Amino acid sequence: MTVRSRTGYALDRTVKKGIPLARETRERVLRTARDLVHGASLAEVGIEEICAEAGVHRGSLYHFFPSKDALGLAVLDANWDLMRAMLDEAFQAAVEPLDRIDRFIQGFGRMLGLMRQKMGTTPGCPLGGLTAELSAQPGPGRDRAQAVLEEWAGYFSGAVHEAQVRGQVSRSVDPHAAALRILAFVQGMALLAKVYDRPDRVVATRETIRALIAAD
Amino acid sequence: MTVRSRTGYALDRTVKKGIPLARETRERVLRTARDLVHGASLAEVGIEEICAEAGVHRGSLYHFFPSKDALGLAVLDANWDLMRAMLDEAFQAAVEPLDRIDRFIQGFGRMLGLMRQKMGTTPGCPLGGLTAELSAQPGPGRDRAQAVLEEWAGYFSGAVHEAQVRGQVSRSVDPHAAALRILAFVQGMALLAKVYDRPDRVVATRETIRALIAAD
DNA sequence: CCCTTTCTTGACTGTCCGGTCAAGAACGGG
DNA sequence: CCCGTTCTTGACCGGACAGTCAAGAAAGGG
Repeated sequence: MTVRSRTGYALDRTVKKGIPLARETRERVLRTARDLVHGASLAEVGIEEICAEAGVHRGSLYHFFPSKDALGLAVLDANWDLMRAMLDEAFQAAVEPLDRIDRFIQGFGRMLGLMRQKMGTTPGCPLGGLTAELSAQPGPGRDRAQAVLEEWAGYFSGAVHEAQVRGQVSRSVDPHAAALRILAFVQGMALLAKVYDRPDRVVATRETIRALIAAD
Repeated sequence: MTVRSRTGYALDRTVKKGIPLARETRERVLRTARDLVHGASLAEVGIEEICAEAGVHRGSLYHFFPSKDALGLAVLDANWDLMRAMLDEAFQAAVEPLDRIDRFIQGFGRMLGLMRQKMGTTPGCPLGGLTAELSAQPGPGRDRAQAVLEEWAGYFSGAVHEAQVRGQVSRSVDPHAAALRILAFVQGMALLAKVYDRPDRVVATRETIRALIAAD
């Protein structure tokens, strides 16, 4: 893969570290930060560490992100983009509503397995750990964390509601409450997967999800 | 409450901060560290902060704990002691097996509510966050975290098994698997409670727990 | 009362942290 | 080709960090 640039020093860096073309710096920083934070936590990852790994100078990072907190929020959003992509792939209209949830959970488990191979250890949920960290005090971090979880739950509650319309789930079930049960279960399973270093622990069976929906 | 000591300087401290009697220092440090870590994370809490809050000097802390990592392990054990006390209170032989689980979850939710009052914000599960943090890499931290979760799950699986003996739960259910489902669900609910700052979110209904057990 | 063990004190080290800045290079519209 | 904007560079700051240490005080057994 060849990279073009008229920037002398940029080209030099390119040869050594790869692709710090002007407008890509922000994305490089964000992606690097996302990966490092996923493997540890925001508090454990230093600005300098991110810069070194991304092949970028401190000043450049602070040109795009006013503070570490702001970077943390951006990482949360980036992780949510990732998760939403997985959700969109699983939640296709052609698939039966409840099967969409199963498909997502399968995909989520596969992702953790891949991360384990890549990083040598099983990370937790990219959103779970970060939302917890950002929610330690009230403020924009917690607000954003709530919004993200709410959006995530929306995927589940939508599927449950659609299943009700199709007569596959009792009308007495509150779709949003059911969605929160599923979300909680997925988060908890991700935690166990991390602690036990066994990604297959995440893969909840169809039966468990069905039971969780019906349990009102 | 009066404190006695022949130590001049210790008495002075006592007046200002309370009770640094010789043999109690270790416990004071541990309790303070536990509280601070529960409100944030191990990485976010500094040694100096712990010392200041506990009214103890750095050297004293390092006399009892060889490193911050060792202190982290001690905090995990202290938190497990706390959780075990709650479990023991709920899991009394006189109570129906499945009701023990409900009792524990009620108690757990009450505790989060109290912590919210005390700290101004809802903390996560004292064990969940710490086990996740200590499990980021293989090593003694993760080993201990696994052992703790396994012991915790043992309470649940024991109750499920006893319920099977009494004919209240199908024999086809694997008690240990059911226990892990409950544990995951509790952890996930604690996470949601923290992010939403709503401790009542933890209180899973009897129905949910029953469904989780049967979902095999 | 003495003497060994246990604990406390407070100053110290070197490192790494998040964040700043001024100067200059690259970029891109006109 | 010029010029204002955008981005990069690398040195710099004050403070906080984990961890160390020697000297001395308290504790406790004999």
